[in-house]
Order: sequence, then structure tokens, then C-alpha cells
Amino acid sequence: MDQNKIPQATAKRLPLYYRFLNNLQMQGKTRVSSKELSDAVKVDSATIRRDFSYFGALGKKGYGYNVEYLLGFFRKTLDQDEITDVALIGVGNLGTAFLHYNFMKNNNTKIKIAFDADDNKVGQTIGGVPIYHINELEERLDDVKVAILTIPAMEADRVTERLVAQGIKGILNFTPARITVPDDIRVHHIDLAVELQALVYFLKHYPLEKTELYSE
Amino acid sequence: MDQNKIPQATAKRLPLYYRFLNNLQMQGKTRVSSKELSDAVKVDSATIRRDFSYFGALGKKGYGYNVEYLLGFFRKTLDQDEITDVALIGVGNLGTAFLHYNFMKNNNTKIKIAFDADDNKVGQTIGGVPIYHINELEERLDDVKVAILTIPAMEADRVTERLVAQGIKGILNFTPARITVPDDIRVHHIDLAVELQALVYFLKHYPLEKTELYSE
DNA sequence: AAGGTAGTGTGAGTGTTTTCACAATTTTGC
DNA sequence: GCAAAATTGTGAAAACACTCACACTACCTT
Ligand SMILES: NC(=O)c1ccc[n+]([C@@H]2O[C@H](COP(=O)([O-])OP(=O)(O)OC[C@H]3O[C@@H](n4cnc5c(N)ncnc54)[C@H](O)[C@@H]3O)[C@@H](O)[C@H]2O)c1
Ligand SMILES: NC(=O)c1ccc[n+]([C@@H]2O[C@H](COP(=O)([O-])OP(=O)(O)OC[C@H]3O[C@@H](n4cnc5c(N)ncnc54)[C@H](O)[C@@H]3O)[C@@H](O)[C@H]2O)c1
Repeated sequence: MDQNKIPQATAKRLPLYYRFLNNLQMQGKTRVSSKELSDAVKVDSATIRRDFSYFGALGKKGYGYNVEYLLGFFRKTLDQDEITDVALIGVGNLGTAFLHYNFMKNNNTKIKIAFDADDNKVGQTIGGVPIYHINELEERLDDVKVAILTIPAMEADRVTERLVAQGIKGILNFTPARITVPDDIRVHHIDLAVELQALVYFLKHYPLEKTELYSE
Repeated sequence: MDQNKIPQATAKRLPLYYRFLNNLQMQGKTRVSSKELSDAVKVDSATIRRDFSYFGALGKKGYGYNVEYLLGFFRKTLDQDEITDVALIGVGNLGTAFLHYNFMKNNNTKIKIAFDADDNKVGQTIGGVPIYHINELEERLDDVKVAILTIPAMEADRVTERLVAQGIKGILNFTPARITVPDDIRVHHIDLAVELQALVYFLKHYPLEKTELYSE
């Protein structure tokens, strides 16, 4: 839809910039430099300028960026105006935490509906989100296009297939299973155990001196 | 300590390989090819071979890799023999989920101790992990070197400072705050709201046809 | 209204990661 | 015991990402 000239790495940082700009605005700041932004979000200032430059000249030389303007620009770019509905599959430990949180603080996504296989959970409402039985997936999902997967790894492939059949286009997968999907479905894996192990590995094997290695 | 010739990107994939090899072994498989691994973990087979090659020649041409041998090798490389103790700070929605889970299924990390500021939580034990008051951090932390941060963003910087003062070397930060640390402390951010927003952004703005874009 | 200052936008350079593609080698089946 | 099949390990190329460094310009101060 847009020019997909924007590098993947840049796209991943946009939500971060957006959130920080929001904070700035709430604090009443009207201008900001790439240097200040850099200190706050821990991304090199040249990288920030480069990132912004993919969208054109948003700043002013010798001045910096106008917070209001930049924010307005990103709001449009990130489609912050329309809310994207999300379905959550699996109301266990993690799923429940997400329902309570619900990603609504300056965010454009909202968990609208949840599913679980456990009859004790079905019928409840957590954080304002109704929980239905997974058997009702096909009739209840409507046209939700994004799903968060927090079910046991064993179930992941089977449920994924059903989600895809219902027209889901994006999946945020918290299970350790690397799920298989058609090419036009986007899956982001967040594998918390791997993240923790990787952190430990880096601590043990990498020179822990100078040059903080940025977050991801 | 080790030769840090291994690329960052490779290091992040190691735990993933390790876990999958474990599964294979439990299924009784004795050999595996980079192609099979590729299908399972969704990483290009050439990338897998390259990754392995940093550790020397682990496979045999025309045959593949011996699961037992490879697993043994990674066990040593990833220090799976010794368990790394972890502290969890903030026993709220997310923190509680982590305590219940505790990363112990084929993993080398264990949450050993938790802290919270809420007196109602202090004194409890969740998933076998005792919860102490954050005021006791300095006396109770012992020589734990890794912390998981699941407190409100507002508190992040203040608590981080205390953690660093106590000798913490690695932080897995789930708060949206980009915390500031000395250069020799490693921080990995996992920003769930950003992940979700980025997924939505990709769905809307990137050609959703062919070529699945790899996870992480 | 002019000179100093701050700070962008970007060309060019560097570093990192992925992918291609194939010679080398072992296994497998006959 | 030989030919075909399988699959590694890696040089080389391509793709991607980050950073340097500076010309340029808008703002600010006096
Ligand atoms: N909790 C953590 O800290 C943590 C950490 C890392 C990874 N994970 C992964 O996240 C996933 C969820 O973890 P959890 O701790 O929340 O597990 P959990 O067991 O607490 O929750 C799983 C939920 O899914 C439901 N469920 C089971 N089968 C289902 C199905 N077919 N359809 C719909 N719902 C179904 C269960 O009823 C349960 O409520 C797991 O794959 C786990 O490996 C969790
Ligand atoms: N829950 C989610 O799904 C989710 C999603 C994205 C991001 N996050 C982030 O993760 C963090 C935790 O989220 P949550 O939902 O678990 O919040 P929460 O409010 O449920 O839990 C926070 C816990 O930290 C404790 N706490 C507060 N100040 C403390 C201090 N100084 N020291 C020790 N403990 C302290 C509180 O008592 C509470 O138990 C937040 O920063 C949140 O923005 C959460």
C-alpha cells in the first residue's frame, strides 16, 4: 500500500518513536532533537535521523523536530487513528496478563475477544474481554485479522490452521512452537525462554565491557 | 571468554536450535539434516549450516548431523549444565505468569527469588519462588546476576540503579522504559506493545504476498 | 541584520547477516 | 564395489543495517 522502501529495521522502531513523542507532548515539550530522542530511546541519533528521512524532511536544520508535527505525521503513518481488533487464543498465565493489560495506553490495538478450551474460563470476562470456547472460533471471530497465541505449544499448529482458515493475517506467537503458515500470513515469534537464554549466553561469552549492545 | 567470533545473530538462534534438538532426541531421532532443521525452526538451511560452522565441522557430508553429538556440543556451549539463577522484580500480571512458568522445561535458567513493593504479595510463594519486599533487595539478592524487570515503567530507572549497584549484569526489561545503564551491563528489551504495533504496521504497509519474513 | 550556534539530511564508508551455488565427501542401494 | 543420491562447509556475492562526518540551513542573540 505505502512505498515499502522503508527498511524493516526502521519499521520496527517506529512504534517506539511514536510512544516517546507522545510522552514528550504530554510533558508539554514542543521541540526535540535527534540527540535528545537518542538518549531517551537508546538508538543512535544518526540512525534516528536516517529513519525519519525515509519519510521526507520532517525536521528543520538548526532547530530539530516539532513534536506536534512529528507526532501528527506518525499518527497517520502508523494508523493510530483506527483501532485494530485483536483476538487472544489461550487464557492461561500469559493470556490473562495480556487481557488485564490490553495494550490500550497510547496504542492502536485492542484485544476484542478471547478463546480458551477450558470450560471454567469460558463465559468469564477479563479486562472487559469476553472469553468464548475455542469451538466457537469459526462463528465468533468475525473479521479480526490479528491473533495473539498463548496456548500450549502442542496445540499451536492445529489452532493456527483454524485461524488461517478464518482469515487471520498476522499472528503474535508466544508458544515455543515454530508454526507453519502460508506465505501471505505474517508471524512474529516472541520466545521468552529463548530471550532469557540468549541473554545469559551473551553475558557469559561476550566481552562485557564498553559498547552496550542495543536491545532489539 | 570464548572466541567472540560468533555473530550476534547466530548467538540468538542457538537456544532455538538447542531446544529443537532436544525434542528430536526425545523422539528417538539419531540424525538430522540442515534441511529438516530448517523446516522445523523456520531458518534458512544455509544459515543453519553457516551458524554451525562457526563452531567447526559438526556434521558429515552426505549424512547430516548426529543429534546426540550436536546436542552434547550445544549443551556445553550454552552452559546447559549449570543453572543460572534469576531474580524477578515486580510480581504483577506479567511477573506472576513468569513465576508460574519459571522457564524450567529444558532450560538453564531458574527464577530463584522475587521482589515486589506490595505488602500483600510479600511473603507469598508462587511457583516455589519466595517473594520479598523490594526494600530487602540489597540484603537478599546475593550473587544473582540476571534480573527480569516487570514493574511499572515509572519505577524502572530507580530500581535498575539499585540492581546495578548490587552487581546485576543482565536485565530482561519488559517495561516500556528504555533504561539507562553503565556500558558493561547488558539489557534486552522486550516491548510487547511495540511488537504488536509493529506486527500491525507490517500487515498494513508491506506486501503480504509470498516470502514470509522471518520471526525474531 | 549579521554572526554564531545548533542540528538536520545524506553521501559515502563500514560492518553485519543472509543467501547462492557448488566442490567435496559420505552414504546408500544395488 | 560402483554409481547415484544426499548433504555438508564455505567462498563469494548480495542484501541489509549502522555510523561517520560535514555541507547546509534555520534559528537565535545581540
Ligand atoms: N507463562 C510464561 O511465562 C511463558 C513463558 C514462555 C513461554 N510461554 C509459552 O506461552 C504459552 C502459554 O503459556 P501459559 O503459561 O499461559 O500456559 P497456560 O497453560 O497457563 O495457558 C494455556 C491456556 O491455553 C488453553 N488452551 C489449551 N488448549 C487450547 C486450545 N486448543 N484452544 C484454546 N485454548 C487452549 C488452556 O486452557 C490454558 O488456559 C505456552 O506455549 C508456553 O510455552 C509461557
Ligand atoms: N501485562 C502485560 O500484558 C504487559 C504488556 C506490555 C508491557 N507490560 C509492562 O510490563 C510491566 C509490568 O506489567 P504488569 O501488567 O505486570 O503490571 P502490574 O501493575 O500488574 O505489576 C507491577 C508490579 O510491580 C510492583 N511494583 C511496583 N513498584 C515496584 C517497585 N518499586 N519495586 C518492586 N515492585 C514494584 C507492583 O506492586 C505490581 O505487583 C509494566 O511496565 C508494563 O507496562 C505489561
